[in-house]
Parts: sequence; C-alpha cells; structure tokens
Amino acid sequence: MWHGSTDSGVAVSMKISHLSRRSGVPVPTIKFYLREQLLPPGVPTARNQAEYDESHLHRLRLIRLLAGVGMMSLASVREVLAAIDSRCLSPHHLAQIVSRALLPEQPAPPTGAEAEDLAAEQVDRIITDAGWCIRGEAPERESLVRVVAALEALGVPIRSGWFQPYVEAAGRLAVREIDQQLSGDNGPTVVARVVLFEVAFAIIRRMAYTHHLGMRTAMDTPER
Amino acid sequence: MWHGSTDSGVAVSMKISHLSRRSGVPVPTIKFYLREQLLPPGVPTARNQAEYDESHLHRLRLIRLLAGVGMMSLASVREVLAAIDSRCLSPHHLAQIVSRALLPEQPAPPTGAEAEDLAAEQVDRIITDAGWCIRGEAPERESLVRVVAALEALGVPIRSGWFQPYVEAAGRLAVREIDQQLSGDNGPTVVARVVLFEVAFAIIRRMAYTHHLGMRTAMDTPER
DNA sequence: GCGAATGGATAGTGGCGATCACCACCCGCC
DNA sequence: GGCGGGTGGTGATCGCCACTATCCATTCGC
Repeated sequence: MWHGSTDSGVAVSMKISHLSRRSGVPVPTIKFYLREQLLPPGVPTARNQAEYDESHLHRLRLIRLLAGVGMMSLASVREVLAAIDSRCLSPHHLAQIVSRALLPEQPAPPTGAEAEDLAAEQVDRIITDAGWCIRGEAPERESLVRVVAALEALGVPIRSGWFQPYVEAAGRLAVREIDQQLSGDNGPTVVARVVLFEVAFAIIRRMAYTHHLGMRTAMDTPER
Repeated sequence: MWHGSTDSGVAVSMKISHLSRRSGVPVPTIKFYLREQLLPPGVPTARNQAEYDESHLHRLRLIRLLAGVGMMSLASVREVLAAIDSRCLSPHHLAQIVSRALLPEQPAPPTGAEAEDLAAEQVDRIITDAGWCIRGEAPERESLVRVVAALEALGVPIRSGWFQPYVEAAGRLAVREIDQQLSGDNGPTVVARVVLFEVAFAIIRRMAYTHHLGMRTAMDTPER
C-alpha cells in the first residue's frame, strides 16, 4: 500500500511526505496540525526543511485515534496532549482527564430546573449507594442528572437501586481496567488504552444488545 | 419558567409560539425542523395558521433528546423517526435501529488491511466465544475490528478471553434492559429508553473509573 | 382596525475540520 | 549549472452542519 518505504527500517528521521505516507494522513492535514500546535514542529535543517521522527509519527497516530475513534473535538485532543506533555501528571490523573474529555460537553440545555433538582437527588442517592466519592461539581454528575431527568420526564421511574447492576458492572470493569494499566505505561499508551477500552465496551454492549434482541425475536434480520 | 401556560391543562392544540414555549425550542428552529420534515406539519386552519398538538410536542422533545443526549446527527434522527413512523417494526427492531444510529459512522480510515485481518480474526473469536450470532457485515463488528486493530498496533495484546468480563457484563445488562422494555412500550418510549440507557451507563462507567482512580491515587483531585 | 403573530421561503451565520493556493527556497540528480 | 519536484510557511477557501435572520402576505385577536 505505502510501496514499501522505510516502515520497518531504522528511519529515525523523515520529511513530511514520508510522515504522511507512513501515517496515512495527507500532507495538508499534517501542516494544519502543525499550525494548530497539535503536532510539535520538526527540527529545522534549513529555511524550509525540517526533519520528523518516530515521536511525530506516534503523536500523529494518537491524534487520529483520539479524534477518530474517540470522536473528540480537536480542542479536547489538544487538552489531552497538553496533559501528556506536562510530565508532572500521574497515569491516573491522565486517565481521568482523558475520560472526561471523552464525555460530551453539552451546553446545558434550558431544561426546567424543577425536574432537574429531583433528578439530582436521585443521582446523589445512586452515587452514595455505590459508595463513590464523586464531587458535586463533577462533570459526570451533571451529565447523569440530565439523563435521569430525561428518563423521568419520560415516565421511567428511577427507583433507588435501579442502577445497582449498572453500578456494579461499571465498578468491576473499572477496577479491571485500572489494574491492567498500573504497570509501566507511558503517557500516550495510557491515553490510548482508556479511549479504546471505552469505545470497545460500548460496541460490545451494542453487540450483546443486538444478540439478545435476536434471541427474543426469532425472526429474520431486518438488514437496515 | 414558562409563565404558566396550559402545560398542565387540557391543551389539545396550540400555535407555534406555544409549542416553542412548552418545549423550550426557539420558533425558528421549530420552523427549521418542519422544513426538514423531522416534525410533521400542523393541521392548517387558514392560509398561514396551523395547529399543533401534544404529538408535536412529544416529537419535538424526542428530536432534542436524540440529537442532544444521544448526540446523533439530524440525519440519524431522521432515520430513527422514520423507523418509528413505519409502524410495521417490532419494538426490538426499532431498538436495534436506534442502537446502530448511536454508533459513530466512521468513513473507514485507510488503515493497513494487514492488521485489520488479524484483528477481524480476534473479533470473530470473541463473538463466537460469547456465543453470539452477529452477522459478518454488522456495523458493530466493523467498528470493533478497527478498535482492536488500534489496540494491537499499540502493543496491547488481545488474548482470547481478554474481553470475557466485558462480554459477560454487556450480556447481563442487555438482558436486563430488554426485559425492562418488553412490556407495552410505544415506539418513542422504546427509542428514548435505549438512548438514555446507553448514555447513562457510559456516564456511570466513567464515574466508577474516576472513583477507583481516586481510591488508588490517594491524592487531592486535580480540578481540571 | 391595527399591532403582533404566523407560515412559508430564501438567504445568511458560525464553528469546525480540513484543504487549496501560492511562494520562496532547497535538495537531488543529470 | 540548472531544473524539476518536494518543502515550510501562511492566508484564503471549502464543505458540512445545525441553526438564525430577514422578509412578506396573511390572519388572529382584541
């Protein structure tokens, strides 16, 4: 596909077109990322020549991973990259930043504050029942309040304990994931792991859903 | 908030401004949705007058739910609404359509087909191990293959059985959700349920993650 | 009767993620 | 030595999307 090139060789440095070929990202887009400071500049060898290395390739791949698979905006990508670059962050803090960058930042729709408060109460109960210490201003809490409010507006009663299985499952998976990455992972790897696990589980969930729907409904598949 | 109005009364019909007030959606946007055929036209009473009813309000809320909470494009919203309107679909088929509308339709990045095949093999093993019957062309499978390929490119080995806990958890939750909605739900309710469950669990997962990270790292929270 | 609201239609906005165009320059190769 | 294509840097431009804005003849409601 990339007609050979030095992909498996010891190419410690390359020009932009080479970087483009190895990453699959078009040259103008790489230039754009450079301009946006998502990608650090290469080391200049002349007025209009610069050399890029493996680190640029890795970062380029990471950007495409975050934006493509993780569906982050470039602004969020920038934040995550900044977190990676500031080496003073533990892998765990880093993971949390990524996790939060993954959740949609809805601009707080003007929902009636009445139902909102009731939902907030429910959410708080869920959180305390779970034994979690989540701060009140956490973006996760905000989002969940909105969702619960919507559920209740729909007539789905959120009895206490309703979310128990979800909470338990989430807890188990979280512990597992954290254990997995406790070992010596560097910044980018932690980030990529978090994103990919998140997305992978969402897909698996959908697969399970589809399968069990198929089980219940013993019919031909609708084929879209 | 909506200065009283007939929100709790028996308003079977209303004008566009009333619809706007009760839904919180600005009039121009409602007009836009009407133009885009996301919202059916009201019953005309004169050349430039039409009456809207509760069904319009519900649909409007559903549109905002799908687009806002579910983060669907209006194109996907349109598909889902069409599925609701074609009454020949079982709740299960409907749920599946929604579930698929929720997953991102990435335009298949030009990844090397080599790693792709290897990942496809892994994914197939995961699926068969889980005992699921997912068709090879299912969009879920496609997406998962891409994610697994990315994971492997990152050096995260996907041994067989690695995803076991995920698969089991997903299965349990799926069964639970399907059970919940087996009873007499109408189209819109099924759709809203699927979307809200999906989003809610994603948030709960993130909460669990944050909590357990906090447990491991007994430090002050970074506060973004 | 008259101001405000309505429907219908066309045009415009703002943000985002690239992509194009241009240009001086530099490298490799004949 | 020269020439053709690649290179960096920059500003402009594009396409898409989800809305908004503007206008106008009509019509409602008081």
